[in-house]
Amino acid sequence: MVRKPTSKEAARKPNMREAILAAAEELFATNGFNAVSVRDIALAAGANPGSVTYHFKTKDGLLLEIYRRHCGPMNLRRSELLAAAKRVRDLQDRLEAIVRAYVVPAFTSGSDLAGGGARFTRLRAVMSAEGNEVARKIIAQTFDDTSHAFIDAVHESLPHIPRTDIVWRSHFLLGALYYSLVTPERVSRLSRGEADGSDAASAIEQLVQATVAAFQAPALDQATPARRRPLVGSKA
Amino acid sequence: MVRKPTSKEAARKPNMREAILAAAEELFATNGFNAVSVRDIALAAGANPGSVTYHFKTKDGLLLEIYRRHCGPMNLRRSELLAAAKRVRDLQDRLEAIVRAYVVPAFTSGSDLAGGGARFTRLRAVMSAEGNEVARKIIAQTFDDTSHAFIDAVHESLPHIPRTDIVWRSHFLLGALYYSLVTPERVSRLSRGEADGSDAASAIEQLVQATVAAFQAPALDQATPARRRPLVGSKA
DNA sequence: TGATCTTTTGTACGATAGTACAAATCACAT
DNA sequence: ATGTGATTTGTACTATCGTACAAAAGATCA
Repeated sequence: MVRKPTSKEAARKPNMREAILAAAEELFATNGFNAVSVRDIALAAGANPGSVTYHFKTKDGLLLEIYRRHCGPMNLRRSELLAAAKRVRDLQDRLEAIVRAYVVPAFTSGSDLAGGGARFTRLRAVMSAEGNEVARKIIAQTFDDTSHAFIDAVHESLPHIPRTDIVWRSHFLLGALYYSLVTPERVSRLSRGEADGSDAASAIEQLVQATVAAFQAPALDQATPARRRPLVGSKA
Repeated sequence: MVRKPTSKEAARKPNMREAILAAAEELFATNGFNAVSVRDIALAAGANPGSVTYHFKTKDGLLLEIYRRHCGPMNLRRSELLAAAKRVRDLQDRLEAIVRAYVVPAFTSGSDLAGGGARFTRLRAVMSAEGNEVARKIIAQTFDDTSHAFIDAVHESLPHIPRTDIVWRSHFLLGALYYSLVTPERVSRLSRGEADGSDAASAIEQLVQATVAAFQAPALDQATPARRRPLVGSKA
């Protein structure tokens, strides 16, 4: 006989709890929090609605557990990659490695399942757009450390750029990242089939390339003030 | 007595219909479509729930009317600005003007109300994240023309960059734009108060500057292949 | 003023939401 | 085999959802 964990901890069956988590993750990430009912989740997981209440108490509790599940591994991965990136000698290479350390885990890592990282990141994007309260709290207290570490690392690679500009550009990076996961089909459509928006490898390469260039742009304050133009320019 | 428009066309009272539209726009843009009830909207507009049904028939109809109201003016504005931008001689200036023609109307224009453009753009961001069906249809058939015109204009300014790359980078631009409107407070927080994420002028300047640089990045195919590294790089 | 059309109000209905809880079922140690 | 605790099921409760509709109120013009 094999020893199982104490008895609590994890179920012995095809793991209903995990199935519910996976179904909820998928549905929330695709349709948003409020559009998905507990019954929808139970149906998709092959479970009974009451089972969701049993394992997670409330719908918010279910969302909370999804975050708990993913945040740790993803931030750990980012820390490792960031530490490795900081050791890169060449400055241009280092900046690229830093950006990659931020982007790659969002697309690939997570926990175990294939595409788990991308799915969770998409979930975060949707929750952020919906202004979900539960998500907002966790994100601010879980991801801000990572974001600051990332911003600091970029700033060290580009000391002549004001921190403010780097914050803005990091923000743009996250927005672009989110949007790529939320509407990949738009890329396919606009490129008339020449690009596949849901191909993670392409998205990563394109995003890294574009972001490195954006970071390297001249600082705003000193940006060729002779070139400055009025907000609109036409008419009047 | 004053002559009023024929009798149909517009109401004579403090305009309940407009109040409902404005309230719905605000609430949808902040909380998402499904989180907001018709009763919430009516309450915020100082109207009766039945009045919403009377003017817009259904909740979807209300959303549809919000889009109808804004799409025309915003795309018209973009066309005007884009046409003006294409006439700019200097190549660097032209690219910047093109990007500005895309960004500025999203932040400022719209119809009449102050912040109307930003609010509507935020609404689009949230609807896109929620995968809203009504919104998806309208967006694809209303904004794709504008997007193609924009992509073509950028491509003309940067003929050596493959169209695919430009599509990706335009996509990143829209994502960054959306995210800046959805979570402006994150910029303030991460910059420790040094920047104001909800200041439209700053957001525009930062976004234009970063995006122009991203567009000008070397094409992906020919991007210093000696530099290419494995997806992850550390460990192993 | 009274007739007619538009708009607003009040209320109600069926559907579905989240959650609670008792009963049934299951897995395992003894 | 049986008892025990963990899980699953089935069902029910209340709240709120979107929408419909009749009645009231307001406006317009003969």
